[in-house]
Amino acid sequence: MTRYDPAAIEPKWQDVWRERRTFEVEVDHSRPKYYVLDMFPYPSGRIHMGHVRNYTMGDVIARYKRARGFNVLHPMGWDAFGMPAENAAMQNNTHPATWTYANIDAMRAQLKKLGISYDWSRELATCDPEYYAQQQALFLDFLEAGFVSRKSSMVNWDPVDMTVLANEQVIDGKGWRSGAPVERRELTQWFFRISDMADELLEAIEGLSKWPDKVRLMQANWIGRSQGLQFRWALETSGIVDWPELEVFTTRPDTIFGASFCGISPDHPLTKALEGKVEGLAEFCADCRRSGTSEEEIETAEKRGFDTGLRAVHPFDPGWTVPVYVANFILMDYGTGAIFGVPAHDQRDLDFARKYGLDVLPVVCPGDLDASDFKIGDEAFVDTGRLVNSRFLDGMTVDEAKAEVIRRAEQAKQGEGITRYRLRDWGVSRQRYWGAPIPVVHCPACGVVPVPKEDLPVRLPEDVDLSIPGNPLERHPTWADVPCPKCGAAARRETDTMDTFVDSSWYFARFTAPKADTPTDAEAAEYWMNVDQYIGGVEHAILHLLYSRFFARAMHRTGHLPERSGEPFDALFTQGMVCHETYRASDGRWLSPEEVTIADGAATETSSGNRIEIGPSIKMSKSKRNTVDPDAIIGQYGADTARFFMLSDSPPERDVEWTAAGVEGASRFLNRLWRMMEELPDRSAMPDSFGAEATALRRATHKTIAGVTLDIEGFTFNKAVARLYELANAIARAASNAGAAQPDIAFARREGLETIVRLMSPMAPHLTEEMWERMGGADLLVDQPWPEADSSLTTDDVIVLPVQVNGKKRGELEVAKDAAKEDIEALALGNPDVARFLEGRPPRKVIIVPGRIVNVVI
RNA sequence: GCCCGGUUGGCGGAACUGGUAGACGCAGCGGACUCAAAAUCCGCCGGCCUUGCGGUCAUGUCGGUUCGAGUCCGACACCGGGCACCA
Repeated sequence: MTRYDPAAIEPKWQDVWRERRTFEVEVDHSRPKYYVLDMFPYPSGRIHMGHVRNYTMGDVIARYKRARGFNVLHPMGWDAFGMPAENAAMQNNTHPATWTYANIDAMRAQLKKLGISYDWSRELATCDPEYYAQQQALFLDFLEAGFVSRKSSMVNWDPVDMTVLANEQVIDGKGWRSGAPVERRELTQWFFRISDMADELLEAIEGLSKWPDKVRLMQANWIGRSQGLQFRWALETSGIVDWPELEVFTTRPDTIFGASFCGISPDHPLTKALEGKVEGLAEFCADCRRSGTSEEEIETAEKRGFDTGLRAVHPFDPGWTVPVYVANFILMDYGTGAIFGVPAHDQRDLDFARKYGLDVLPVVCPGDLDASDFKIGDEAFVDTGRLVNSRFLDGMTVDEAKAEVIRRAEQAKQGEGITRYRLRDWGVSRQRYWGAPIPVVHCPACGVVPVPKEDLPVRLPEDVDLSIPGNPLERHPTWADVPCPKCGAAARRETDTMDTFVDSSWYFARFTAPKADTPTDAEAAEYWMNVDQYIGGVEHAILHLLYSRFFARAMHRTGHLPERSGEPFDALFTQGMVCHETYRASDGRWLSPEEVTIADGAATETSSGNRIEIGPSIKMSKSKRNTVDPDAIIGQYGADTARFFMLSDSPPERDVEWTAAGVEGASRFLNRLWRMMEELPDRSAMPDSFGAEATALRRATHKTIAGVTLDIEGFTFNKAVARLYELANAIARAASNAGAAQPDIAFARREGLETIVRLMSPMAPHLTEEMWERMGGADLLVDQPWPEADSSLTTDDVIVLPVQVNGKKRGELEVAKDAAKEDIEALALGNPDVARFLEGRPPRKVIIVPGRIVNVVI
């Protein structure tokens, strides 16, 4: 008897695969390609079980497709720029690069222990000048092609630290370090003009048939196309400012006669013009700007307004004017930053009107109600109905009224019906050190001048001081001082770096030729693109995926990618998070699961014996210390157990709770397979005939092949695992029977176990490779083709049909697979379990769904 | 606040297109093996009523459609993800 010893066999096979370069791939036109991409990680320090889950799923697909004969590209790299490196540098007095590369080394070693089938020769890190040089080249091409613009936008400003803050660094409206209330401040920044592509990005969602519906829906809503009317209202300004009209956008032009106020954003140009001239307005606006820039913060803030004293003239009645308010809930980024409020038919407008005592006039009435009976209480009426109180619109439907108002506004040259998008341009400027420098120079004479491509990369300086807040590039004594590339005069480098989303928006393309001296290589991109299967967390459903879709288009138009569908990722799978409960000591310290002992539902700190609080199970994160490091699991059980457990039990798209008990179960199963191998009779020739028991086992085996294959294709790995357990149980039952030594049963048992080994190869590659070798399999298992199910063994001749009486199951029938309906009905009515309820009367109705069910209605 | 998900035994979950609710695993209970323990193997395992056969309730809550609803429709509750500078 031998022992299953993962500590010995896992490194053994990893070495074999590495020496043979099993997973290193090249362009090979003789074979179909398949590109599997796992979202690359941010090198935060250590791998956690969430990564293990993501990368195990990717590996199952990669190894499966390889067995199916594809030339599989499965690369891995590092999303290595970002804020945490700067924070760590500040805290530990190291350099962001030192910290980042140390983390990459640690995490690479962990990933290698897992035996994922990556082509490590293609590894890349986005902070490597080799990578960001090509990104800067892309930026210059985008700039030339008109995909880049420069404009002003709002940032979070910490007035004490005098620095821009990320939304994450704003806690309850205050700067995370200084504690000072954050303000919105306007800054001129670089943008990618993604909104120009809004329409095609929206239209193309339709074609993403292998993406989850929820992601497609979220993207469509994010882009947010709406039809509306943009039109001009004349202003009565009483001479305060010279501002003759206000441009307003609405998606509900039909409600025009229900308007009771106009609202403008605190950041609207008119507001700025009025600030010094209307008593109290400057204070009100300053108050509104004392808030972060996030939409969540703005939308959940208390709705407040300020009456400017101006009045806007109703476009269809010169004698009708409404007050103009500055309101804190109106976003300057959407529409024109100005609206007209219709309290009866918009909840936010209604709340606002009640607060400031404005009219509430219903102009759309539910179809089944008389207009005079229709009153608005606390809830706005947002459904469709019939127009009332609306002069020439009375009696129209909402759609008719919308069309009519747009028609009249256009005829009077007061406005036009237009399409608007919620999607805003992508601001890529960051006032930070650890990112790719934006390769332009600001010249006092020539303006913005691109850095010539031959001067790339624009490298980050290494001698920087990160101990004080603010952008170290701006402070650096010499780095920014350069001659203008055009005129040679003294000029200054752009000190903004790029959003890290830029880095991750094209890495999939770079992987196809990671060492090319241009961003991509035409032949490699032509062969490898698109990504056939992309796998990662659902938290990236909108931003990262949308930006990548934009990049794929922009890269095609600048000659860096073949056209294909215009989309980078043909199929997408979004997996759920790995969660763990949290532990907190009475002094507020977070404790890691390793420091805690749980007994009878109570937790104590192992070192002190003190009672501690068990918190809710949430996504594993470094800050709450509820992570489980795979090294401990791998050390105790082996990588295959960790992998197999991550695939068991939970549907991949759902969040999972990490439990040690589950790992035990997975480990037990792998050990059990090993023992089954030890007890297996010697290999023998296929017998001439099979008895009933051997045939039943062979049927189970071939049904498992068919089922597991479908489960892998459909990303239902948990079901595949359950099927493998069932087949193992069937083999064990056959083995324990008296006739187990009979040649037909012995053959079926061996066939069954060999099948398990082959089907499990993508999930537990080391154990199965070792078993394959010991069972006398040819060559390496990793090079074997995927097993095929024998279709004569996957269908049954006799099936069990449940019989219901009035929809409740009362019995079962055994019938031939293709039995006629009349025969089934006769059998059903004759069944004693049914006759019991019939009591001799004929049934009212018998419903027979072939192959599924019989329902007798009495 | 807005957009998107989820909710099934003690636990993770299964149930193909509306057709046997609880596959498979974990935990638990009982037994075998053992001096003993571990490991392993066998059996039981949603609630209630019933000695049993069986009956009945049950898929977050309330209502609806249907011969039949975990699955479809309408309301609601709770939990989670995203909201453009976390990645």
